[in-house]
Amino acid sequence: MPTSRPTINDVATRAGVSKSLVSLALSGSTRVSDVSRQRIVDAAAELGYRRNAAARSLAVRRSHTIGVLILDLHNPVFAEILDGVQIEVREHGFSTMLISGGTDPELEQAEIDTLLQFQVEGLILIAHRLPASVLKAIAAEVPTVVVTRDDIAAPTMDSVSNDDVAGARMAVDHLVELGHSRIVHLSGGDNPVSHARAEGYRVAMTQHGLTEHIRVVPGGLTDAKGYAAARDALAAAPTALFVANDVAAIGAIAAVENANLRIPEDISVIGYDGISIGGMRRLNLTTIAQPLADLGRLAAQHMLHRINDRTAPAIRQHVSATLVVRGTTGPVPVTT
Amino acid sequence: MPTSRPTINDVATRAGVSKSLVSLALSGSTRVSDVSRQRIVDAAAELGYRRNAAARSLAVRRSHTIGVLILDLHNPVFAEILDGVQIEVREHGFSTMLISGGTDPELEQAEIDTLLQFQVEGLILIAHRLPASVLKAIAAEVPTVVVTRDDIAAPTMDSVSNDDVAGARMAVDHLVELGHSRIVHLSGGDNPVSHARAEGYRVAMTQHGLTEHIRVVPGGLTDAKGYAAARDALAAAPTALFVANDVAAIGAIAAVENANLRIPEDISVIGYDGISIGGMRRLNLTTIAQPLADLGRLAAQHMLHRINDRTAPAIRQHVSATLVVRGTTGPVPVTT
DNA sequence: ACCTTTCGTTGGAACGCTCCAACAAGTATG
DNA sequence: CATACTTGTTGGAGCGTTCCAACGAAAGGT
Repeated sequence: MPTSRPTINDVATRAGVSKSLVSLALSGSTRVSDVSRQRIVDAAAELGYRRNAAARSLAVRRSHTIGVLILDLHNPVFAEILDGVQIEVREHGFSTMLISGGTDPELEQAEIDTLLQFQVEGLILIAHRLPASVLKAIAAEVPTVVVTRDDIAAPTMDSVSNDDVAGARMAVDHLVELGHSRIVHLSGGDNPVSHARAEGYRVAMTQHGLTEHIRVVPGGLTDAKGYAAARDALAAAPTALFVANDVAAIGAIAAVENANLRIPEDISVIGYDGISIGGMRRLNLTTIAQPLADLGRLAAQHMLHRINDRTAPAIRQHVSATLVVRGTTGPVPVTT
Repeated sequence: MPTSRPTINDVATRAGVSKSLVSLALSGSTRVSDVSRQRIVDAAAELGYRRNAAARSLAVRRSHTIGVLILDLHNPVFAEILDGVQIEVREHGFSTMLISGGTDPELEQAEIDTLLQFQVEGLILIAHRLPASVLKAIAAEVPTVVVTRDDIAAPTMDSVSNDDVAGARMAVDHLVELGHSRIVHLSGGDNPVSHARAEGYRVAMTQHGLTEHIRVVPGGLTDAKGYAAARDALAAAPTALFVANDVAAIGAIAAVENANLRIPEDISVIGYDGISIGGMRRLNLTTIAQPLADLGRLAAQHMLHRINDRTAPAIRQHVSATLVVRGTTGPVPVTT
């Protein structure tokens, strides 16, 4: 048994002062004489003393920790958002406790419970699959902010997301500007974000007088789903594909190339999200980029703000995505 | 102020029993009558009671939490390892506290300190940049296991990694089998893992009697570095490129294609790691795949084992990587 | 010279939990 | 019938902190 960790008392006796003074000194109070402070600091260093965060948080009833639930660590989108969260949170002296939901929603709730047992002061949900009722109950207990979704509202819950409808319209606008009209949308399946993007596609197509060309092919948010959906879509001989997200777009590109069509000469492909691998030269994917790290940073800011004022009005912030033109979109082919 | 959380005492009075009995019941002791148990469970549910993990861990002097430091969340390799860690750890009733090191090594140490303040019972380092002395000091304090590196040894520190030398040899063997001899290695820069892979390359080349063809081009572990290194490498007119990791390999492929060379007809490219995006159809990268999730799972297992027996002898486990042949390697071109 | 203020310091209570010793009320053992 | 266990329950101490009220000593004001 490695001699158990030194406590504040050990430091106190070693420095020849009371534990109260040690506590004071270590939390940087000014009302400690320089002599004592020095002796305490020395004693602490010699003993390898380290504050016990559990005891501390019990005493002050604050954990200075915020819990982060991340839907799926594999999807680069979420990792990049998390990055923003961590930077911001750290800057304000908070720590994060991270849990990645994993597969099933049941587990997701259990995970959140664990987080709450640790007395996290707030919860940042980077995407989630919770029923509205559960989410509201959670938000009532602890400051909560949801990233990438804004379909559920609660008085003490903030959200930060991009406007998927507007983003989808930007994608269509870009393609129309390049002369495309036979633009097919590969949807992302049955979730709020994908619905919004499909909706934006429809709106934009209509606005451009392309109602007759509206065509939504059911797909998904993965490479394989994008591949399959693109194969289906090719039957309609489109000149452009607007795919629900970048990962699926990468799959779609493979399908297009397998069909011996060139990108962007024969078919343009545009994705959504702006994940960093899309920028890798091999992929060079044109996309609607969300400011992912910003999303995370803003979420953290709202969180910290709400921690200080739990009755602050709910914020539902939208950040705007930007069109990033790279190599997978180009002018519509001249002949048909 | 939302009425502060109910405590065990609130549950006790509501159920009409003592707090001790509540504690007993909630931790599933058998020495509680069914009547009492039921009343306690009901009372807890009605009050929305949730154990305070800080108080609990203070009392039992165990946190049931293990700290995980992840070097870089953006690199998919690490995310996939983390996945394995989480699954295993969760299965044994532990939670994880995750911190991603970020940019500078100084910060890395501060982060670890935070983790230790939370009384984590162990530390899993998914790659790191700590000096040996610091690492050893940490390992002396708390069970530690390092993943993907095994260059530093300490009595109470385990490591799980793949044998990079052997893996690199597999890569070269594969290329030689396809008839290649002008095989250039794009190195991963100045870190232990990359050194080992370069070493494996040299050994294998020598064994195959290709000493004269040994050629190592300095590169790095990112897309851009891989791109640049490949461009440099092309001057030597190689027929195959063995790149230090998958991400750099993807960059290298772009450089090769930009030079109007076809893959794999003109040049074969093989990476290392086995990140899942390498399997995406568009990339279809041949690689030496590490069993990433296994790496994480094993690390967690060693960790849990060491927590129960802190004097267990240090384990330095090597897992074997496997060759995954996809579309970026092929037979050497017939003419020169 | 006295009273008040400031400064540096201290003991003890509290935070919410677990665990131990102890106990009353039965039940079995000799 | 006394003794010994068993079962279900309880109060209290203790985990390592912080924070508050209080204190002696030194300094300042009149």
